[in-house]
Amino acid sequence: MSETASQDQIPDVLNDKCPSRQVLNHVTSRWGVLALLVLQDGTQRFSMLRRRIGGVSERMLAQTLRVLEEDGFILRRAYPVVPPHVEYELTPLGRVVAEKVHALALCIEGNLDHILRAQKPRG
Amino acid sequence: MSETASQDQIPDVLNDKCPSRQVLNHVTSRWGVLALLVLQDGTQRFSMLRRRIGGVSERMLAQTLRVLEEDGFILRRAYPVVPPHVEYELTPLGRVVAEKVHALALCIEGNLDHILRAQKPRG
DNA sequence: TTTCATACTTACATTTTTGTGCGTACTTCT
DNA sequence: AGAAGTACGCACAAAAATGTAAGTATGAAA
Repeated sequence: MSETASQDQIPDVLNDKCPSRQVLNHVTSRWGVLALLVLQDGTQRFSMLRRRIGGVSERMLAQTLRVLEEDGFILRRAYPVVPPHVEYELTPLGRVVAEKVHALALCIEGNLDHILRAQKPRG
Repeated sequence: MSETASQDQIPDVLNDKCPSRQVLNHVTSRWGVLALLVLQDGTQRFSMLRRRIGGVSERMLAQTLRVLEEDGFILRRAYPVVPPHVEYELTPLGRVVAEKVHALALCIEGNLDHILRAQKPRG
């Protein structure tokens, strides 16, 4: 039944064949991290997200939100009104990963001066 | 003394001018996350890291380790012996961020089947 | 009436990332 | 003797990420 099998039974991000690797890349992507962070403050519209995430382009934000939605971290609610109205919010699962990401961000922000002080010049 | 100042006093990853943003990108980079994870198991040599991180090229691993070292998360110890011998390990600060990254990875691995099951098809 | 805002998409251009070999200096394994 | 392992740096090329500008349908504000 399962000769030499059991390759992808236990998720392992270190294995580049494991799908968890891609999901990890999605949440740790340049804009993915930030999108999850701002969504912790609750439901928000596209333009609001864009304003709060310094430096994102519309294209990248849209794309990022889409993959995060496909992974089930974000819920997208579109109202069929004439000037578009779309709301984004975290799913329960999205909330737990957002918390982890948040912890990481806080950790870095909190140690920033320590990091900057210890930063080595060039190679 | 400090008229309209106070722009970069409080680290904020949402601000693309804030240096914390770059540091965050370093640790959440494609290979940075994984390097921190495997280094949690203790001091390791370059080739060992390469073997454990599925899919990294020598070039990328070297580059990743360098930036993480510059940020003060990794300590590099090179022995001037004839066949090169270099060891990498986490600094105290590196250990705390590695823990956060680890928590995130575990969270994703643990919910992987839930994620895969809920994944939306195409757009 | 001209402009702005909304939430994107698409085409095109540029930038960044990543990969692929090659070279090194010397030892050990075959 | 020839091959492999070590820890990379370097040059070149291909691939992926990201940015820019323009377009959409319509209501509201100037």
